[in-house]
Amino acid sequence: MSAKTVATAGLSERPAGSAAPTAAAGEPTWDIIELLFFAYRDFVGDPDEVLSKLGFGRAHHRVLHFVNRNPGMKVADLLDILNITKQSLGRVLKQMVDQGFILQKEGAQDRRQRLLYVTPKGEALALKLAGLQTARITRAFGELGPGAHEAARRFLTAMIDTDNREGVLRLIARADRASKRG
Amino acid sequence: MSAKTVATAGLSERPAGSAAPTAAAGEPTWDIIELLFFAYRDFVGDPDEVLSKLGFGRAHHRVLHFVNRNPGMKVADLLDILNITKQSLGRVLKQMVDQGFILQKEGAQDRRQRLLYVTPKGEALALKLAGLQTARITRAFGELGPGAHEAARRFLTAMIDTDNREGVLRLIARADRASKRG
DNA sequence: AAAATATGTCAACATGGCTGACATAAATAT
DNA sequence: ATATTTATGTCAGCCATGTTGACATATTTT
Repeated sequence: MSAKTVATAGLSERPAGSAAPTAAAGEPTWDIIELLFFAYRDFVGDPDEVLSKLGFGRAHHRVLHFVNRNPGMKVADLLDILNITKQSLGRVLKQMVDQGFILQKEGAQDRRQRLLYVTPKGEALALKLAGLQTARITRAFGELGPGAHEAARRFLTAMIDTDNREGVLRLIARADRASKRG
Repeated sequence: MSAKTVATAGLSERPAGSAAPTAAAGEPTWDIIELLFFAYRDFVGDPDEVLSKLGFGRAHHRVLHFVNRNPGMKVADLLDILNITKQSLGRVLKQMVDQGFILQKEGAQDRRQRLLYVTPKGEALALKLAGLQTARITRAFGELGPGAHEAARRFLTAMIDTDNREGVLRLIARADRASKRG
């Protein structure tokens, strides 16, 4: 049995139609709930395979991703984004520093800070992983019509906590500028 | 510091604009990658809070969700959907059976099978959790124009592994019929 | 000089994945 | 009828990654 299949066994099968319209108010939007589950599972599945060969997990991916996107960020910033404890981060971060994927520099103004950067090796891995996910995304956008990117962006943005949305958009916009400069 | 915030500290801030268009071919679609991360984090965050008060985790949620949606499913089906080992499932499942959220019945034709059902208590919890997620989804659809539901469904579907997509759609469609009958 | 801040570390624990080995009952095949 | 396969469960232990609490160190701020 290969991974990432879905049970089709049991219960009589009928031809697959489009999911039900979910009209009635107050009824759960089962289709979106379940599609999000499966879409996200596949979305993170591609990187997971590559990472596991390196002895890394999803936690390493998250660290690498955000450091790559926000070079020079503080440890505290990363903790805030990942929403984990410094002890959890510490373990993972230490491995990536020891293995030469991430590099820490003392802050220029504030020498208590350990600013985080990816090494060339780290950047290569980050781009490889992002490439896998981008391939999936562009394939999806290719299947859908033009405007799919914008529609997806609007949907995903609207799904984020309202009181956090501005911060997320700022983060993305700032990282974009950083990578374009870099 | 509250949970689920995003670092805004450091680096000079500029007013939040829409994310960059990500035009160039071969460049990662950072915006979708990151929005998916944050959207999913918030999406599962609501249920997580409720579950933790019951001593349950995300694993329990997944089990409860799929059993509720597919009453009478076999253990093997659930394993196939969740893509975990029977030992992992066993632990979680046992707790939910012991605490009266899920019920197992011997199969009618094949008496080796332990068909899975939610109890009324289990259904209530499943609906409560789905309600939280639905609230977020309908809020999002409300912010976006009409057609948002359809657009989201198409996007998410296109993000699923092509060789698995049919199976997922069948699963959703079948569960819809089951819940409409039930 | 004292207090607050940024970071790191030690120790212990919980959850939820995993593998491997083995047990049981029931269905199926020979 | 016996043998094999199948569906499920269970024991034991390992690993990754989250948690809390306590404490250490360097540096900045008051």
